[in-house]
Amino acid sequence: MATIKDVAKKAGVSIATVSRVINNSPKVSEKTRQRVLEVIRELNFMPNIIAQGLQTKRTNTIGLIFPDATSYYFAEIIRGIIGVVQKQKYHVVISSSHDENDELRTLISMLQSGRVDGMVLMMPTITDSKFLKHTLKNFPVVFVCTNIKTSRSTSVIIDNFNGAKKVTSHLIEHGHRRIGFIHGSPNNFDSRERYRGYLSALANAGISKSELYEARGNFTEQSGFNAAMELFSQPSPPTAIFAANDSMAIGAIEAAKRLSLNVPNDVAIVGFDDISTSRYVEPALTTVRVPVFEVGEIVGKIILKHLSGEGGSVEEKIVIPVELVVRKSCGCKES
Amino acid sequence: MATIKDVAKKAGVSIATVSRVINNSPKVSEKTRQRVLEVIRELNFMPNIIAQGLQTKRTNTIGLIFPDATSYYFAEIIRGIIGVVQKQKYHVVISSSHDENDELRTLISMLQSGRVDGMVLMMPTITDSKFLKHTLKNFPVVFVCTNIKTSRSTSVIIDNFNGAKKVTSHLIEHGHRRIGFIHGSPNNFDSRERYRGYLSALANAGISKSELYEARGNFTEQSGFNAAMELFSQPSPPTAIFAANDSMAIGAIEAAKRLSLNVPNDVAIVGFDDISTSRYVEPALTTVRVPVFEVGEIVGKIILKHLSGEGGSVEEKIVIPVELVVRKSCGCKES
DNA sequence: ATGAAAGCGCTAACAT
DNA sequence: ATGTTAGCGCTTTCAT
Repeated sequence: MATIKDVAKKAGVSIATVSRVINNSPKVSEKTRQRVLEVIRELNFMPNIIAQGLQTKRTNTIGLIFPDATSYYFAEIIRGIIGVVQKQKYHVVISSSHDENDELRTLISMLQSGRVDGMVLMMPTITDSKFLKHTLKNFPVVFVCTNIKTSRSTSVIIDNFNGAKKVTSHLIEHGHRRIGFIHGSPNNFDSRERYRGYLSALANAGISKSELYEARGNFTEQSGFNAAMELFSQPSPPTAIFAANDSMAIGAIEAAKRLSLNVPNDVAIVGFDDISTSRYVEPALTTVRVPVFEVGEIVGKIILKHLSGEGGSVEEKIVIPVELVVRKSCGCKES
Repeated sequence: MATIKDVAKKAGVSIATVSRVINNSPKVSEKTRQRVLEVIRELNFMPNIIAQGLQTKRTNTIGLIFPDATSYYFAEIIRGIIGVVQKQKYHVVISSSHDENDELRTLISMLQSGRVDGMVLMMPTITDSKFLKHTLKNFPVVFVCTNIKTSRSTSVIIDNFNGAKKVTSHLIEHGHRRIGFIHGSPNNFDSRERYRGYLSALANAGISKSELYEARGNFTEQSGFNAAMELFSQPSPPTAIFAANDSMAIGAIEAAKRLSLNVPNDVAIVGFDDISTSRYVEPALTTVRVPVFEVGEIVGKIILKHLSGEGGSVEEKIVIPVELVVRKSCGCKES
């Protein structure tokens, strides 16, 4: 690999001059600039980013931490982020984490080791926010699906509350009163907000909540299946179920089929997210669409904004609107 | 951020000693080691990776280039890779690419700028392999779904040929003779191999191929829909279709439904990949299962092997076996 | 066992 | 407009 010295020598100039042309400094005569550029091309030279970073304290890379789980959700968000930051010559280093401790460890190591200029954190179950706030003091961060505020952060969150409220209300409009809810992973921000929305819709309709109609899952299909089985085993089972995400809703549909319950006639089932499978299940799933890819793009734009120095003007919180997608599983005839 | 100097000063030793304890050098007295470690903890010191890298020429990071497309396939592979390399303290920097030029540009910049120690390349449509071979000379690389050989590479590929052969033969066993094929993106390695497998199965059964039964897609559902429509419009349309991936097969099923063709009675349809949606479509899709996550893990292990210096003993090529998954869309009764 | 010092490839004063 | 030089934070001889 050719270094700046090689270029300087071959071009007959000092390394400072070479550095200047690399960085497009105006204080280089057109003539020398051309000579240097030529040599750079000849030698196939590219500045060593590591060395550059050591000096400038900028790495031009953004750290990404996300939960280690097969998930259309996160995959698309990441894709969105990469797409936008890459255009601004930023690189992305990615880490997955199994649990919260893991998350924090990775987080800290990325931070302290000077590897990244900013981070986007998808830690939906984070709880120790005081520690986090302290660690991230003055570091550019965007939180996805977690509502935390640090000195230089913004939170990008889905409008879980209203989405959940809408879809639950839709169930109520179908005449249901005994509406079950399947929770996602414990402490998960999205799940909690969706639960709040569910509760709010019930309250609006004057339906009192019942613990009997709530079951716990962890966002997987299997957990949705189990949770639904539990719900169905009640003496007076719910006539409708709202699962905190589509995967669990699909599991619940399986459970209904297993018990020879017709969906939506015997039991209506709805979900949240609108993953690609949802339109194919039988019956097609009524759900709430989250524009995941767009969320990623927004996140990317925001972190870039933070890094560009205009920190003062960045939003603290962005709520992404969602949309009710009515299909068959709720009892509607036409999709 | 505390630096090695701060630690040295506070511990009353030289920076060399601190460096030694960081790197677990045995030539430090136990006593000093403890003192230094203590100060490190107090100061919350972590070695600056950038500076370390400048000196050692190792970045402990692996570059990943993958096609920018929503894809369960790539998302899972990436997840597999990250999982294994992270355990060995490697970081992953990810780039997506829209087209081949894009790919090569990113590739080169990652390489030359000294940002990564090795790379994994998912470039299924790469064609300019001479250039690639030259650029990657002596650089540790693993190719995924591309059969290229450079001086320090290994190719990890799916057993597309046999998978395609099996699923096509299965169709033949059902009595089909007019079997259509929907190609994936032009120049795509997987698609081409699957086509070869299809051809081989036909040949084995003494069925001559016909251009009339081939249509071109690009791996998307929409393209599968269009391709199938084209196929169905033949005067004597195929009685079975093998699409080069599941998404296109699903699109083909939609097309059949649109024309009121019963699947599998009027036309059998099979795919490749076994994406999660495939078991939910109506009828459930017969396909070939690719153990995507495991592919990722294998890729991770291989690149680590390359980086650990035991380059000589690394396999040049690894073929991942696949498995026929029989469901309903082929005409079988029980799944 | 420990320290001094050179240097990795680059940027950014400062000097000319 | 160009060159000299001092670091950035670390590792690694080479002394001691």
